[in-house]
Amino acid sequence: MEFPEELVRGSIVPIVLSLLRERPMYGYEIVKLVNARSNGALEWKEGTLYPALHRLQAAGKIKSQWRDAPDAEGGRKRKYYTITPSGLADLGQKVDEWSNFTSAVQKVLRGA
Amino acid sequence: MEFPEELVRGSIVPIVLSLLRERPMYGYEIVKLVNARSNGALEWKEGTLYPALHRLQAAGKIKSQWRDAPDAEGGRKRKYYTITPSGLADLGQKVDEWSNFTSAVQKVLRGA
DNA sequence: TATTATGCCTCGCTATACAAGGTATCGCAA
DNA sequence: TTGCGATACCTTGTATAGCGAGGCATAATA
Repeated sequence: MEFPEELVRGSIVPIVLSLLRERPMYGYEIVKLVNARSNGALEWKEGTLYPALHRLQAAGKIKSQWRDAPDAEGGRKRKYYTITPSGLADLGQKVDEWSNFTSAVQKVLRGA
Repeated sequence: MEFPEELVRGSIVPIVLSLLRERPMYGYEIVKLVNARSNGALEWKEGTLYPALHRLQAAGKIKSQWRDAPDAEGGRKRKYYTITPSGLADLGQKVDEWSNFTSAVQKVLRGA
């Protein structure tokens, strides 16, 4: 589907925080999961996600921990991210913001 | 309401094209109209809109024409913009894109 | 005459998506 | 054991665009 960068911008942070609310995840997993859940509509790139994770961590919204992959899966060490209380608060705010924003745009687009 | 810049990004062009489909408008009018129609939720700035109009014109999506303000209103000359056929085609595509995008984001946010 | 609103514009700062490139580890097949 | 693909992480450079801040001109109004 390949959406233009201007659209993608605002969605990265809310989506990451929302996923991490479900359970801890590592970067590579997030990329694959987003692509899967959107049925390929959102094609996230590693070069986008990794810096975003670092920014969120620097801002105290998430924290990380290196862990081995479970024996059943194998593979190299993974950096698991979990959401912090501050990140949770942010998530709520950003989801509201997202819905307020899209509805404001709809209003103008529909000529209300 | 003051939405963050990352959210605003993707919405400028679709909104401008959509408004110009209704009728020709000038920049200052568009700023005020967007603010009004969104009930102040979208607070567009001139420093955002004017360059965007110039980019759209350079891309052939809109064209401009200087006209006097009608006697009833007064004021200085205005630069009216009208949408071109290419801009109309773009508009349709971008509105679809917008709705596809927001629905894809919703899917991930809701954990579908 | 001074102020306010209208109406246009540009410069500089900043943030960030993404392409491109790199490193390391593991499982598996030739 | 060597090679390869998948997994998993990272950084650098480029391009773009919102917006604060400033500026200019014109018209109505106080």
